[in-house]
Amino acid sequence: MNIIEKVKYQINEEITAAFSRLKERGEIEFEQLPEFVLEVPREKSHGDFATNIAMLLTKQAKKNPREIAGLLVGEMDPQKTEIDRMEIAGPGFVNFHLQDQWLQNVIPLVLEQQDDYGRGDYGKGKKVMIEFVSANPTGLLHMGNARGAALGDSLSNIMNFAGYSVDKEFYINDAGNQIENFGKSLEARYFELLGKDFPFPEEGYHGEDIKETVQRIINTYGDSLLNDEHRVEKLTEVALQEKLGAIKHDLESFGVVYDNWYSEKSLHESGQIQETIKFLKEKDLVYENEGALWFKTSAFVEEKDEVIQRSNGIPTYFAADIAYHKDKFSRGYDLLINIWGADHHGHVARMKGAMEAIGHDPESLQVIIMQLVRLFRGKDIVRMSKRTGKYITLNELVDEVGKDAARYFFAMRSPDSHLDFDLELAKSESSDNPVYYVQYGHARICSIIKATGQEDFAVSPEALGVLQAEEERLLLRKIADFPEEVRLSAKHMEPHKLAIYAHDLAGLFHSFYNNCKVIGSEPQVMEARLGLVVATKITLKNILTMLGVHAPERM
RNA sequence: GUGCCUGUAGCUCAGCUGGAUAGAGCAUCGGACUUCUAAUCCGAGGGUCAGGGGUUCGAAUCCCUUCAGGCACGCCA
Repeated sequence: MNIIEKVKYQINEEITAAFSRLKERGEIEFEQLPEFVLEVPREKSHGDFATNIAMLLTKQAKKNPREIAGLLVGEMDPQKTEIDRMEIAGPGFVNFHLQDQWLQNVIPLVLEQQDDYGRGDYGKGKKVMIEFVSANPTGLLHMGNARGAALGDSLSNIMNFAGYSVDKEFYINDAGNQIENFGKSLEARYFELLGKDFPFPEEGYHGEDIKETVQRIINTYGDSLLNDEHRVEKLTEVALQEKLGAIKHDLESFGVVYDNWYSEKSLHESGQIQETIKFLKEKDLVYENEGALWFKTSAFVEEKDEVIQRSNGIPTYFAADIAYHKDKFSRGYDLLINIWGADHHGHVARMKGAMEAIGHDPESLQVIIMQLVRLFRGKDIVRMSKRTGKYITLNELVDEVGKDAARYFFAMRSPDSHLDFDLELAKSESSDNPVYYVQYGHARICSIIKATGQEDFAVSPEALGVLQAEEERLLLRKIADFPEEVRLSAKHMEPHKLAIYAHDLAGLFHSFYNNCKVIGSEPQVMEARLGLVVATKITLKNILTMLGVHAPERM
């Protein structure tokens, strides 16, 4: 239990106890204590915590809220908590002001836990798989993939930190129609680059990178494939290898390393897809119509039924995806998280239905839908399309904006936001990028530590008592909040909460920095402040690490 | 037409299971470097939380509805 949780728990217990004593003595009437909240007031003059319980009890107790609040305040025993004083405010809130000490204790804790400060056991070791990016290996990664990569990687770090056991997986779509198109496009380019006439397929991939890939194949194999009947297969295989290698490389340079890469093709070859279809047939969830096999999506969700095997006998992507998720569960995962672009949201309901069909709680599949990224260069929108081959790649993004800025930029926005990414702005005003604000805080602290010449130091509890300035208290409080922020960020699967927290924390530090000298202060003050800034540094670093952003020693 | 996402300051966005006077960055204006890093800080201005109903002690948050934008509705993935 972290510091905040502990204090809240104590106060909660004492509120409950106080009301049951009041009830026993007949001073108040209620059947059952309503679910109340103990929250952190926005306004700091309202104390460290506040509860709304008095307002919630009015009907049952037939008393006005301020009267109820008065009873509570009179009955609560501050000895059992770290409460310094209580007050009744507004319509009937009870505000709790805590003793200074409870917050100061956070500093020795952070100094002791170091890289582990903020780590929790909220996830209880639950096995989680996060599948993200999973882009077609027919081209390079674009901005949407970059967003997914930043999100998925940060989320997995955060959930690991919060006590889950998370694996990251990339699903390789190396089967199906788009691969056929890919093969045909390769074939056409192959002929073309060898000076032969060949029609370019209508739905082909026009990307320049494909031409380059084919040119490399020609450099290696020459024109030996011209008369090879397995020409398309061979071209496809070589090109896929190359594309996949590039994808892997680009992701690594973005700080994203997967635990596993899973091939869709392997699902076809192992027979798992047919097994899955058979399984569904046996459950009477599949029927035939016009030569195709349909899955009864409508039995689970309000969707129309969906084809899982085409009349030509080839299973659809949906069938493969069901088999894939069946496989994920069979590997022992308790929770599956998928990160998809908004253009796939229509797939969510039927996948959840399918999870039910294969015997799993639909809620054990969580799909995070992220809205699309619109790319701008100044005022001009840059259209992204793999088919026409005009798009900015992840690689180019990293080259242009830098890994840290790109990762932070994506991480700090809710997946629900339709985000406009202006490359020119990100480039030209890079010093205004929020990531520098946070990193600068870290660098400044490193600089202070260096100036003291101290490597290791302890902080005595007595010294911490001197931390009374507003800037010091706010910073302390923010640091104490960190484990709770991690927990909430993991619980709601929202990495952007931590990015925003990091920005707030850095802001409080910068204010502190401008108002409170560390070096050159009274020895005791310096000792306490040094403890405070080191705790800040540790916290900042732990967040940046989770977000995949470098925490620089100097800038 | 149906479904999902979005609409909060000039711009980009936060706002946790409903809480007290709606926040931050950028931009604008005015201040602070003989100092542990000015990539910083302090202050000011800037709002019909898209509009309208409802739920209640209390709504940016929940429900209904209208409007606007994005996305999806295939024997594609």
